Amino acid sequence: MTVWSPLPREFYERDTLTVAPSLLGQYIVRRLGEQVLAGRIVEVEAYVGFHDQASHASRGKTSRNALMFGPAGYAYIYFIYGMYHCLNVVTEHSEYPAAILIRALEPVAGIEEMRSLRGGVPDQQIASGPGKLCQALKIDRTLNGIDLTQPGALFVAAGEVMPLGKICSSSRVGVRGDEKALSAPWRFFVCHHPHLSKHNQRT
DNA sequence: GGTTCGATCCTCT
DNA sequence: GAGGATCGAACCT
Repeated sequence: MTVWSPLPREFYERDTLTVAPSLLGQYIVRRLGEQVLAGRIVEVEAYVGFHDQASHASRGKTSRNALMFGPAGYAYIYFIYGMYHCLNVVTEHSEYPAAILIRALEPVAGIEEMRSLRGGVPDQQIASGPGKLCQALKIDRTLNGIDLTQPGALFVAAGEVMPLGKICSSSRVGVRGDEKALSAPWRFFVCHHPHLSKHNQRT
C-alpha cells in the first residue's frame, strides 16, 4: 500500500509559475471512505494576478473566487457550463489572487472505481481534462476550500520530480481575454504523455 | 427580477 | 467543426 504524503503549504507559497510545472508528477489523492482514488498530475494551467484577463480574479474579488485571494494550499473548485467542476490549487499569499487549474491526470489507484464514475470510457480518457478528472474523482463543490496539505478527503501528495526536459508548455485552453492572456505560455504538461487533454502540444 | 455566459465535454455532421 | 446540455454567479435594470 502506497503511503500518500501531503505536500507542505510552503510548496504552494512560491511563485505560481514555479509551482505549476512543479506540480507535474505529484499526485491528487481522493479518499472515499475506505477507498483511495489517485492520479498523477500530467497537465496544469496557471492563473496569476489581478490583471490576468483569463482568470476569474481579473474582475475583482467576489464570493465565487474569494478563495483565490486567500492563503495557499487550499482547493478552489467551481461549477462551470451547468455540468462540470474544475479543480484548482491556490498559490502564493493572501490578498494576491493566484491558482493552478489541474487539467489532466494519469490514474494510478482506484482505477476500477474511476472507470465506473466515468462510464467506462477508455483509460486514457478517464481524467484527460479538467471536467473529466473531477468526475473520475467524484469532486464537487462540497470540497471547495478544503486544505490540500492535510490527508483528508482530498489532498495533493508528493510524487517524483519531473525532469525539466520532459516538461512542455503552451498557451492556455478555452480562455478569453486580451492578447497577453491568450498568448501567455502558462499551460504546462508532460511532453507527449498519453493522458493529456486533447489539444495542440507545441513546446 | 431578468439576462447573459462560462478556465467543458460529448455528439452529430 | 458546429451545436447543445444545463445552472449558478455575475451583472444588469
